[in-house]
Amino acid sequence: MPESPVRADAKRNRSRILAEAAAVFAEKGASASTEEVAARAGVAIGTVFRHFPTKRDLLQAIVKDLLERLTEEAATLAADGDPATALFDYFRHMVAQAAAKKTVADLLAADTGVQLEVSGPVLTLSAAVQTLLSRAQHCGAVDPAVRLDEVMALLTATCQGALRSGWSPDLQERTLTIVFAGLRDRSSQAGEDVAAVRRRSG
Amino acid sequence: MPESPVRADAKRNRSRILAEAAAVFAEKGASASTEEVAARAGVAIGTVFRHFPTKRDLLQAIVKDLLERLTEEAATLAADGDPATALFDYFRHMVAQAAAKKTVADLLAADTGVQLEVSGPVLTLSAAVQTLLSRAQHCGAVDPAVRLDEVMALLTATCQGALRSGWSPDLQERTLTIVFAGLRDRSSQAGEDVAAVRRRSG
Amino acid sequence: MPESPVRADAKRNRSRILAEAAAVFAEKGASASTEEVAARAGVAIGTVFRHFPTKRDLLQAIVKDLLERLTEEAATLAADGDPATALFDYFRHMVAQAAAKKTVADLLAADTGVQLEVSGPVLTLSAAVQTLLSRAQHCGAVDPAVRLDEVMALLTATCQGALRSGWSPDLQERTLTIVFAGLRDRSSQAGEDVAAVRRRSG
Amino acid sequence: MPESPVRADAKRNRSRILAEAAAVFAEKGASASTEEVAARAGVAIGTVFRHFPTKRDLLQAIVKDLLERLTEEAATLAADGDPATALFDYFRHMVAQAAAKKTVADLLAADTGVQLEVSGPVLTLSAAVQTLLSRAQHCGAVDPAVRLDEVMALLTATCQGALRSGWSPDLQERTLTIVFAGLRDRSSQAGEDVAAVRRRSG
DNA sequence: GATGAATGAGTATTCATTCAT
DNA sequence: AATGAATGAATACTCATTCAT
Repeated sequence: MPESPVRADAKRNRSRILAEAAAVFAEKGASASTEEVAARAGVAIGTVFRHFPTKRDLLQAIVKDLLERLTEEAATLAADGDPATALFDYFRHMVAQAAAKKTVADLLAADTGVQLEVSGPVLTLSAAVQTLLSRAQHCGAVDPAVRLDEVMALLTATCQGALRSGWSPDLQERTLTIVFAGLRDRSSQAGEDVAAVRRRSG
Repeated sequence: MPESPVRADAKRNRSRILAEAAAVFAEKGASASTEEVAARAGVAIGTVFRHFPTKRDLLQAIVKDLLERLTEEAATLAADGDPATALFDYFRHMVAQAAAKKTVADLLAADTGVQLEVSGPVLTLSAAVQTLLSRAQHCGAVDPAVRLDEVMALLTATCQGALRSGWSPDLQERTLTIVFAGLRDRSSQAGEDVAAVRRRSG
Repeated sequence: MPESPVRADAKRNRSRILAEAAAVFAEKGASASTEEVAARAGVAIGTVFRHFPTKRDLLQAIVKDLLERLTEEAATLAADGDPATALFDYFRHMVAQAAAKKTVADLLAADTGVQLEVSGPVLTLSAAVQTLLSRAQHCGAVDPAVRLDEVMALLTATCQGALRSGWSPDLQERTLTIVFAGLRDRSSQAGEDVAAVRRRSG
Repeated sequence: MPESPVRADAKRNRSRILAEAAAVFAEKGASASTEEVAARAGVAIGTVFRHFPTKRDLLQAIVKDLLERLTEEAATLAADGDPATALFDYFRHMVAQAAAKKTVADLLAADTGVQLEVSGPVLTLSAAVQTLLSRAQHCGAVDPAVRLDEVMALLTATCQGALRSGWSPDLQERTLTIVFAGLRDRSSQAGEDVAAVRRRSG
């Protein structure tokens, strides 16, 4: 006897629920009802709660999923892409995705009302971005003084901005162009500024 | 005939409610209960609804208030500040404020679930920022190709980022430094990039 | 000094409130809000409650007023009208009025949710109708066996029917024609029926 | 496969709720609270709303139920009864029922404040009464000029009168006797009156 | 494991009534 | 006497969660 056949069903249900939940919460925000998720996944409400004992668990699973996907994309770019542009491509790609799909990128910043525990997956994502950053700096495409947390901060801020305020593709590009310019030449004109900052923030 | 004394009481209540509501919604999100607002303002629930017949009205009033305050600050800086740094100061000030007070800056991007009507106040704010921008460009402190909507986009994105992800003062500064650099010298090193953008977005 | 001038104001307010209340309750039913009555009467809510300490009091006053008016109309008809038709005219008039004005005739049957005390005025009205009835019976226009309570029952039932179901003028007439025929010749064809009734209801 | 057993439970609850709701609304009017219905049906408030998502739905279901029962009774009489008296029996039966049970006959005239959609069931009831009427006219027990809408008008008016004003059995009979006489001999003594009516209402 | 009915605390909103001005 | 702001109980409806089938 192979693995119990029931389990196959359950697994299918689980991912169906996850997928529909992502869609529902993306459309209506985290306050959408679990009942609607169940309906759209074609299962009864009890089934949702069997798989995710709490709404919080469901949200957390979605976010974890999303982060994993984003991490994979970063890894792929790190493997195949031109080091000089991969970081910028990644930025652009994510922002476009956020704006277009109104995905759960939302949840990344956890204004859920619920506190989600996703530090693990976030760390992995950061590591992937770190790779992109380092290589870009090696090429001279990004100022060597730039640190990972600034990049992550700008990344999430622009994604959310694009998502929430519905930036047009044109606006996305113009905004990112400014950010990219900043990442490149922080050292030159912005030099004295950096010095000032160091003094202030000790 | 002076204004009716009854109104004095009512006015005091109204602002008390507004203030506490801003605090409550900032802490717990827009889905916090109106009852809690009432409790914290020390009035009965009916009083809240007498002043703001709908929760939506309350949220809208808060946002309108906030935007007005922000607009005033921009105007003040435009009047008194050094044109070369006023825009940057404003940015820095707002981001710091958002991060510190965890205010309702949140609501600016309206992930309220409710649709708020605030186009008027938003326009006024934009106008105020436009002034700061133009003057900075006259001084050569900001690239003349930069447009208002990019600035507003970066402003809200960084405010929200700071708010939601709780950027430390240090991180705030480092992130803004990148943005400021981008605003300044988009034309120089970033030259070819800009050209590319123009091609893409027509 | 004549009567205090304040009192004149108060009296005017009282009748204004009474009139608007009748209109409001007629339109929206007895569950309309007292606040609306106040607004339409152009006074503050407190003033309404000063004159009628309870909503029930207000409703009661309206009904009393209405009954008095109806009584007057009956009395007038008794004085001026043709005894043979006055009762029928009264019926017709009241039904038409109820259907047209969607007045507070409603309240006559007290489905107010509140219990109104109006036995006094109702007795007076009954006395007035009794006069019409007796005279019609003297003329031979109404069967002598008909009693007052049957007439009142039919009167209120038809008024309410017309009011609630919105009888057209045509339907009003056809329905009343049947009732009038019944009032006239209960004795003839309906004879054996009456006998049966007497046996049953002892 | 028999029907799911879960459904049995649910069905029992549904009718329990319906029955208690009818009782509650009959006693206290349509503005009685849904909570009380739930309490009296021995279920939690959520259960009531699961079965009837809106108070309006609940009221509508009650009325539909009632109309169906009334229609059945008319059909039974049409099948078994003496054509000459069946219509009168039906009248008498309904009025007695309304007065005794203080049922929701009330709702028939929809002074609910809410607008109920019951045109379907009402049409079916009318059809059933039409049968009784036609047969009575064939027998000569009812004047051939009488139309269905007059009969329905008198039927509902008397039911409501009996219900609201609490007619005693004796008063019910005496009132109905008048109505029945009117239905029978509109043509004879009432002749000139009918002519007048025809002239007026075209 | 899946189903979906039941639960009941929670939420926005209304309205008669009171009371400070 | 009038005003209108404040009160707070009441009400329809929602939704996460439990549990019998």
